[in-house]
Amino acid sequence: MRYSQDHKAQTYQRILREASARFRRDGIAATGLQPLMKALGLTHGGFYAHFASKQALVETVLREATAEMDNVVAEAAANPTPLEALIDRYLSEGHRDHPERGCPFPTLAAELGQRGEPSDIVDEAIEKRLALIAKLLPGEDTEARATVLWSSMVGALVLARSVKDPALSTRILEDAKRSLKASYTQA
Amino acid sequence: MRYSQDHKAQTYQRILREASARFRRDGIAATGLQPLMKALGLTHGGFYAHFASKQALVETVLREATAEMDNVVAEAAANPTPLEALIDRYLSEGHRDHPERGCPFPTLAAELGQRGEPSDIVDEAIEKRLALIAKLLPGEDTEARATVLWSSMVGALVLARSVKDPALSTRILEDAKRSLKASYTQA
DNA sequence: TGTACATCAGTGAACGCGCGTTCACTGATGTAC
DNA sequence: TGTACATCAGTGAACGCGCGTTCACTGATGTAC
Repeated sequence: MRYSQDHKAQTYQRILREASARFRRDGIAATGLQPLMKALGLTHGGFYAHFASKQALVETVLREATAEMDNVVAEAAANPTPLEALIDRYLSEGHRDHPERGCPFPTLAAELGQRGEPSDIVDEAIEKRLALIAKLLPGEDTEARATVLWSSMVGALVLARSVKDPALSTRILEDAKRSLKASYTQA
Repeated sequence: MRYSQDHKAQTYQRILREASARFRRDGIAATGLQPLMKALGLTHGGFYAHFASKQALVETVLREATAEMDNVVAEAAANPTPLEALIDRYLSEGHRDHPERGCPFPTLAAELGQRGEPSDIVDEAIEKRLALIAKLLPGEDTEARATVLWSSMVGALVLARSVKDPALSTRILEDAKRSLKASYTQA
């Protein structure tokens, strides 16, 4: 049946949001289009009225999710102590416990590397992220220091999420927070 | 047909080695038992003479691969400058380009976190690894500093592997190496 | 030492299942007159 | 304003495929006598 005016655009956005959450929570390969559409109250065939393929969805999600996270970094920049704000947020228990709303790299980087993603989205997103963080850093050599700061946060989050014991997990986050703040917030 | 004396033990080891390489290179979900057995010149049905299930294989591989890597850390300890040796090796282009022979965490941690691995293997392996690295560190607070050092290396390797541009990838590794050596090798 | 039999690693067809994708279809809405 | 028709988002069965797992089987080796 035909639907009213902006119905299609709304459905498109709903698919995008749900897929974005599921990819980040469960991984790309583990996210089926059938369960995804069912969760939205739709049937799977209708998916192809919105995206050409699962791969097209992946690329759109990646672009959206990385842009979202760039906004988060930009928000931190508005803070009086931007680096503290960024580190606290990235390594928070909230971020650890809600990958579906968080940075796509700790969850998806390994999988994207393994599939040999054909597009350049990942490179562009990483370069942009590094440039944004570099701007927050005082002193010299900001690009290199941004690289180390961010990869440290990614690694700590990956490990904190892979561990079952909540105490160990929190310890990883707290150690990383303390150390990174000490290294990066004083020029 | 029945095979000679230690034939079964050899086949078991061949399956284990091949699976260990494939899990680390392609991920667990992306590794099929059928192609795995075929690569060894065997048929898939025979798999169950050696392992009760794919999950049992996963757990065995995880235990083996983490033990292997603990040996690598122990080797580094024998070096006159153990921390430099460890950092150089972990963040080498060889390690980046050969995940199948490398540390299982950068490749598998995210996927293991997503599946909610029922066993405690990951926790144990991470705790052991942190303890080994802590021993290499001079000064105080070695456990916390080991945590940050190792998670930084894991994150840098994950990002370096997910990036297509070789120059950017190498830059991530080199920046991390330089910074981590400066922070951790002088007490 | 020679023969009969038991063992069991490995074979390969088959199982049900969920995957991504295709496709003929439906039917409420928007448009044309 | 009322009627006839075109549109097209969404339906749901079907496609081929590879997955993990099962199972009746084969046949060279090891063991018993």
